[in-house]
Amino acid sequence: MSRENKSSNIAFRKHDHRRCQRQLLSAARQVCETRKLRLTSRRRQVLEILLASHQPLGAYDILAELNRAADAERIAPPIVYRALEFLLVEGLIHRIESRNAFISCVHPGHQCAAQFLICRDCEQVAEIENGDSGLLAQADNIGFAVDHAVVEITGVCAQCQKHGE
Amino acid sequence: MSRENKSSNIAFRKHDHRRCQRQLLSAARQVCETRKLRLTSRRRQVLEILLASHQPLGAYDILAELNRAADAERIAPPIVYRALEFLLVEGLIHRIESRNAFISCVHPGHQCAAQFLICRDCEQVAEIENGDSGLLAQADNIGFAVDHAVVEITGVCAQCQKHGE
DNA sequence: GAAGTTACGTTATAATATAACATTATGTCG
DNA sequence: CGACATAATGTTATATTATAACGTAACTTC
Ligand SMILES: [Zn+2]
Ligand SMILES: [Zn+2]
Ligand SMILES: [Zn+2]
Ligand SMILES: [Zn+2]
Repeated sequence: MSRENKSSNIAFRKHDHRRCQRQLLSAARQVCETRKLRLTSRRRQVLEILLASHQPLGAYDILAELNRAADAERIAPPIVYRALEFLLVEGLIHRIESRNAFISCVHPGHQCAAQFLICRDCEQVAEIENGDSGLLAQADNIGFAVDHAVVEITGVCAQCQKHGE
Repeated sequence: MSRENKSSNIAFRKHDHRRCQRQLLSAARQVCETRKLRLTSRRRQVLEILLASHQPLGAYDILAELNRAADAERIAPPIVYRALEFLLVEGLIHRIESRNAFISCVHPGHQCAAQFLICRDCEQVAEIENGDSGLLAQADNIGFAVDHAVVEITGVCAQCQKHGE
């Protein structure tokens, strides 16, 4: 618990992202197959756009990306929002409430209570595995039945602190 | 820590809200006086609208309330957003990111790392005093300099669980 | 292959938020 | 006081984010 968590800060570490991408997409396929869900080409396309980086993207950024890819067609917002909704529900992506943005999950299928460290300098976002518990315990203590926890911590990552500012 | 916190769930408990309101407004005045800031009538007006309940309100709800109060004038969004900005910066209110809404702080001037329990049934929001620490400790552990923490837990409050559902 | 269901496409519009600039109020200092 | 600087408010227009409503296409099941 006090040791640095491997999966905790992938976005802040160098890694073979090409491989990372492939693995996450593959995991997503797996999840959908297991759950008898359709990872249609639109959904996959949106997921792939998010998988291209570990940074959060706004729905309209994704939309722009889709329209860049599409040749003539003019894709409209609902298409993006519907794909995002699907991916969210299945836990393949997360929504960053404090940014109105979406980011791919780094361990799809875990049904994780995701928590985020958001660097306001480099804009990178690290997804950390449910660390606390004291929090949910406290909710429980007053008889509150937890549904979903939004935990988003903004600040400056180690790297950006080094680079002056 | 395992005992129910008095200030933790004021929104979920019966209390003399008239008095609560007066006290919070008075505390806000105090804070502004101490900091040599102007709690102008617009700012006070917006704060009072939020103090009327312990529920979160959207900026446009507040705007509507202002326009209801105002007789002829047609108040526009920037006025509300500017007052909200002031109140946020001074910690007199909080923003609920997952709702795009604003709520009055129950202990103004504390510079608190507020955390919220949001009932999706009755829509009440309880502000709980910084309980965890494990969370921020974990951030610290990987050299992340925390600025601001958003913690919003959605679920069903004890009362709403009792009332069936 | 007809019927039911799920996903996609399209149009319009709702809801939330800010940019840019004009005006008014407040404070400061000679 | 009166000129200036500053802070707050007011105004107009527009940007950004998100959804409603309805039609079409694709897949599934029998
Ligand atoms: Zn990667
Ligand atoms: Zn950074
Ligand atoms: Zn009260
Ligand atoms: Zn409730």
